[in-house]
Amino acid sequence: MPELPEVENIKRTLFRDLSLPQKVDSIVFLRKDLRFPIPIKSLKNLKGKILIDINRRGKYLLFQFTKEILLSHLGMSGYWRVEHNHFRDKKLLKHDHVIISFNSSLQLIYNDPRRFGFIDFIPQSDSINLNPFIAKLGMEPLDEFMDENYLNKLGKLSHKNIKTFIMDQHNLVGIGNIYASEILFESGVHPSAIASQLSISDWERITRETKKILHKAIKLGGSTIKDYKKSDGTSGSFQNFFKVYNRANQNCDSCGNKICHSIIQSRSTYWCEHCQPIKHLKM
DNA sequence: ACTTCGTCCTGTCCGC
DNA sequence: TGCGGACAGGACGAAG
Repeated sequence: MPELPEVENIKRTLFRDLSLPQKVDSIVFLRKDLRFPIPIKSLKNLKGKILIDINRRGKYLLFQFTKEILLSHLGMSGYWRVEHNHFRDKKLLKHDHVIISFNSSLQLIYNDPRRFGFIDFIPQSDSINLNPFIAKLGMEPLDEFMDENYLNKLGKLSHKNIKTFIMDQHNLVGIGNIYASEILFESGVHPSAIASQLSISDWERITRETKKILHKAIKLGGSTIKDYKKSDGTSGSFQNFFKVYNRANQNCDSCGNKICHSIIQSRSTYWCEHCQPIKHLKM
């Protein structure tokens, strides 16, 4: 489900509502695997430990304890919520999988209908970059060092189409299927253009629009489609600003032509043929 | 080594 | 109204 703006908003909402630090009273697993087996034995060690911060790396949430880190990827449909466990009969929701209870009586609960999400345990914070999920991640798009030179250098080595390239977490982190289409529309680059054939000016526009769109989406609370909600139950509103995503056959806001749709790399892709001309397409 | 494709899972929506 | 099929925000790993 969530891409960078959604994960960032979940992070901020949890941070706000948990009033850290919080000491773990118990951690309960209602099933033993999500997408991958949950390292339950290791995670049980968090009992008695202090949650001191919540961070984000790409689409990963990092629950920072004094020494350890609980790493969480939300997949397509995962989210964490905070409950006030003042009443013992508080009932769980369908698809709740992990419940972390704190001494304060607050609870942090993971829910994930499709179970494409996963959880990992990092015993020592300073070895986070050795974690297999984190190790090979590309640059944060909002990092000041993420610029057209970084993308151009990587892009020159890739024969992938540009949409697949910017969604590849080894290049850039946090961009998923929705924002990829939106970014390429604003950049005026056709999603099928081959990465190695883009000009430095293409990369410059992609850099600028990526930062702009992600900043705006974060500010608007992300995009709410179907079931995604922020962790406090409120909705994001960036979906109201989609220029192409989910708008097949509707008119382009800029030129009036019909928005195109096709499947690229088995993912739905939207673009405007007029605003994103095929000048770099490999024939 | 690179790229593409199938796969994991449930819920929802659309057409018949 | 019920049912089947398509599709959904992700990313790993096998196969080419």
